[in-house]
Amino acid sequence: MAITKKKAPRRTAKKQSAPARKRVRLAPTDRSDQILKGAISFFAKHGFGGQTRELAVELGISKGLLYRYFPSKDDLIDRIYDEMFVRRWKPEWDAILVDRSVPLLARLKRFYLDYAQMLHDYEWVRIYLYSGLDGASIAQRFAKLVTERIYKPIIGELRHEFGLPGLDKQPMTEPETELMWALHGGLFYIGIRKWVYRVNTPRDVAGTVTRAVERIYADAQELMRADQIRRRSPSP
Amino acid sequence: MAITKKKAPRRTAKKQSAPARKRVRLAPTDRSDQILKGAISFFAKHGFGGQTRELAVELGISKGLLYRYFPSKDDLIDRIYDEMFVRRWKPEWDAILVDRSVPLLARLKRFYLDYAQMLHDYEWVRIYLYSGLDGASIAQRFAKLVTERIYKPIIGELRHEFGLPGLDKQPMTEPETELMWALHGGLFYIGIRKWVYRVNTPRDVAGTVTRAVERIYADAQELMRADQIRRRSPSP
DNA sequence: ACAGATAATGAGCATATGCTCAATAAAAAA
DNA sequence: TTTTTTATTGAGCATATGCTCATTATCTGT
Repeated sequence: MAITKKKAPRRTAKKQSAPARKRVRLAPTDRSDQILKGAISFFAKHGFGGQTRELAVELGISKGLLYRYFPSKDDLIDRIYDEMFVRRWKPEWDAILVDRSVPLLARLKRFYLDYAQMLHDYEWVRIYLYSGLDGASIAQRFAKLVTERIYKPIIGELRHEFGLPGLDKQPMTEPETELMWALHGGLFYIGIRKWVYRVNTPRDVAGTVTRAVERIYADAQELMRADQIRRRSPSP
Repeated sequence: MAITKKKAPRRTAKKQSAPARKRVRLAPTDRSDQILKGAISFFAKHGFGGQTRELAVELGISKGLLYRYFPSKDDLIDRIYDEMFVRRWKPEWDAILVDRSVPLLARLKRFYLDYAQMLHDYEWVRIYLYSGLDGASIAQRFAKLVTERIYKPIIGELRHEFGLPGLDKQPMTEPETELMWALHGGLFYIGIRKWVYRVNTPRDVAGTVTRAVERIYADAQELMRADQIRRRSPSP
């Protein structure tokens, strides 16, 4: 929040440098990785308004070194986005969801139990929120990615399960989309409770996720049954 | 994010003051209200890291005037919290939920259709998030308030509806609490989609809210039926 | 051991930012 | 109209903050 804190007057000293910490030399790749990890943890806590000076202190390095590996704060932040939203997407997810050798409900549980791991991740939850609030385009893109790569296949599979025409015949309806968003919102909120508002979260997260998935499965069934009936008897 | 922007060099001019805007004198109450409202809108957009200078410009007043009514930025922010989280709680909500002259499902719909109005409020959604991320204690208190004043009465009424012992006999169970959180999370996520990630939101919010309420009503029924059966046949 | 290459440091620059206060002008009182 | 009161202004202060660069120290190859 950058509130001015009344502090000791500006140091008028000449050159009373600190006890000169021992230098540690790392390979550029290692140092770069270390900075990136530290930055993720730091900005997750303080938001992107956190100061690079403090970050350097936390990392135990000089501010100059920070700028050797990341030309600017914005560059560093972009790398963080990439790390959080692009690299953390597991390619196998796409396959799990449409693997019809496994019953759909089991697939959904398997997928969401894995996907929901992100909710336990302080950094992921908070950075996702901060980036969205900052209007970072990548956060919006991630939200859209979820629609394309998760909602769409799942609704497709649910329709197949419950005997409705595929998405190629009939685009996703609003109630279908909203069913998925409600699930994701309910799940993401677990992370928000845990890492933002710090109110009590379920002891049994896996159970909660499982129940949530079972609910939308049942809700989808009901939604689609109704749709199936409507489809059989053309409207007046 | 306070990134350094390369700008024109520091003005070395003497006193080339601007065209001297016409002064408008307001009653202290009016001015204070005006500043508060403007600040809410401003900080909702930029986060609490936004500068008071810019806020003053947006309000069309001098920065000095800001500090006449709010001694510090932190004071201003505290007033915003009060305005958003304390004053916006409608006392009638408590009554609606337990008014047994109305069928429970109808009560729930009525309440949530009103409560969910906050989701359409750019300021409320974003400030609630920013304050939580900042670790403001009031945000945590609000989350707890929701548990006490919404979840508890609703679970109490649902138990009554489905023939289970009241909360005085048996505290809220985790699945019950989670059911409520899932509902609120799902609803709040509508606001997050709209005001944070800017992805498409339902055309028919009222319908979405109604459906979400119907779902938890049905889910609660199922949850509590199962509980009722377990209760009748004591465990081994 | 020595030299060359380069990772690391931190004083310092330029601007950003919360906040103060003496001066000013609009309204109210006389 | 004149005087008094007080809402309003904006230059300016002190510190905060992103970033640079000359200097220094560590590692590697010979």
